[in-house]
Amino acid sequence: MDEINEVLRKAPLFEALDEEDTAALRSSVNEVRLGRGQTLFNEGDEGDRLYVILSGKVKLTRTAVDGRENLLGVLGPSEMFGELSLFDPRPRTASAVAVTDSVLAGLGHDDLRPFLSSRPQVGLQLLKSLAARLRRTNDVMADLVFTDVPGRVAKALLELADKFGKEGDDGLHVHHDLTQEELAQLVGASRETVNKALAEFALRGWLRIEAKAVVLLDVERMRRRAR
Amino acid sequence: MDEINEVLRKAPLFEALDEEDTAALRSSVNEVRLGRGQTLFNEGDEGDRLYVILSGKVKLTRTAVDGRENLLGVLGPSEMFGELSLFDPRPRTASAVAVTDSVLAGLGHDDLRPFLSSRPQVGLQLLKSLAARLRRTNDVMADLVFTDVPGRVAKALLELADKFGKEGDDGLHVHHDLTQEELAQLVGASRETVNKALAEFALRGWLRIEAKAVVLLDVERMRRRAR
DNA sequence: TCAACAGTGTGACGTATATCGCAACCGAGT
DNA sequence: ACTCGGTTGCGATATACGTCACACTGTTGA
Repeated sequence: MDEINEVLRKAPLFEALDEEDTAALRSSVNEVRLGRGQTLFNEGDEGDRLYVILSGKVKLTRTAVDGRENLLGVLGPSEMFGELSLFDPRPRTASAVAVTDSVLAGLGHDDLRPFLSSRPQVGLQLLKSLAARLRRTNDVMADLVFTDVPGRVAKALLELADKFGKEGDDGLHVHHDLTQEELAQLVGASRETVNKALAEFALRGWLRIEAKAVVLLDVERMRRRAR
Repeated sequence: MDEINEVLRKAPLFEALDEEDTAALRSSVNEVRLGRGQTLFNEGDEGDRLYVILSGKVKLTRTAVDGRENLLGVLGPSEMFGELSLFDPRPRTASAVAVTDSVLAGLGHDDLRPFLSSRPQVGLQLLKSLAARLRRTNDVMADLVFTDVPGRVAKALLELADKFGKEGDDGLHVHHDLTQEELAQLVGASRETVNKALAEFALRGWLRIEAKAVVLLDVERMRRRAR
């Protein structure tokens, strides 16, 4: 239980809250458990709940009319998603699917309202996080236009490393839990080209490929390749 | 003067304000006049001011290391920009350049703070508008991955039509004031391909090309081509 | 133990689009 | 009236990447 408080407090959204507030929040939160591959909500669903990841990983995906998919991102513990429907009440524009077994805290507009009025920091924090997200999304967009697929793959891996990387004595282990297909959807390319890019990196000794993970061996060169 | 109040009040950000508030706002606002091609701020500049366009058009651009550019968007009267630095105090991540002679209202964090605390609606409106922007940006990103250049051009024209279009008896006049080069940067393609796409549309009789404008003759077909 | 299947690795081929090159046009000065 | 920089139009060529095809591996589970 305490760990849940811990993770919740680490979430940027709630870092302004004190002990007492967090306790109040806990009571209005509902916990959701998802198994790997299970979907929390689908594009087009109604829903105004915001979720904070307590443990596990969740991917946000969009599906084109012809069925092709596109990953908006992969989120880990203490990250949140679903806020958009909270302030702009429309159907969800992305689906949320667990990439690993996950536990989430969900809370609705009504649960959040008291905090928004009594703790202005919460609102500001929300604005700040949306602003940061918007910046990041604009970056990714620029990459789609200017950077080739290997470059985007490198960038994506480095970002995943920031989030999920664990330093080991043989390199930086990034257990992203994504298939190459998903990785491809994340960078907006075909599975095959991503595979070839990875193979090329491995050949050069910049990384080692493992099942749903990579070990970065030469972060510096990856970084240079990325831009 | 009254028209300025008018435009300000039309801005989503301030639509919750009454007569009195708007007057108060007016006093803390500073007016900026820009000539065509003049830049308001550059990527990397410090600055925490938000701008509302009173008249004219402004483009937001990003420049890659090699000098290539990318338009994030073109904004018209009553639209705002620059809010990101307001809540996430970092250097600007885009440059703002006037596409036509323009008049802007600028206000800083300090000018806005009183409204944020006394009128919770303003904060919510801001959240809502950021949420909407984020959605839109995600849409554009998906298009970059899934839609070919002619499709993206069609989409961009339809969007510009929504913003700047004027119904005439010979079609829907969209005076976007962009060169084909800028249009290309907006859709993330080369000037030449955009030119060819436009020529193709014109050949089919879907539109007529004019100087820094197009006249949409068959919106329905354009819409179909866009998706 | 084997079948079935999801995921991975890699080559051959086609194509959309960038890049290059140049000609025509147009509006704004001088 | 005439240049001249900024546009536009459009063909020729190069290439990165998607698509297709198939073989290989590992894992699950009957």
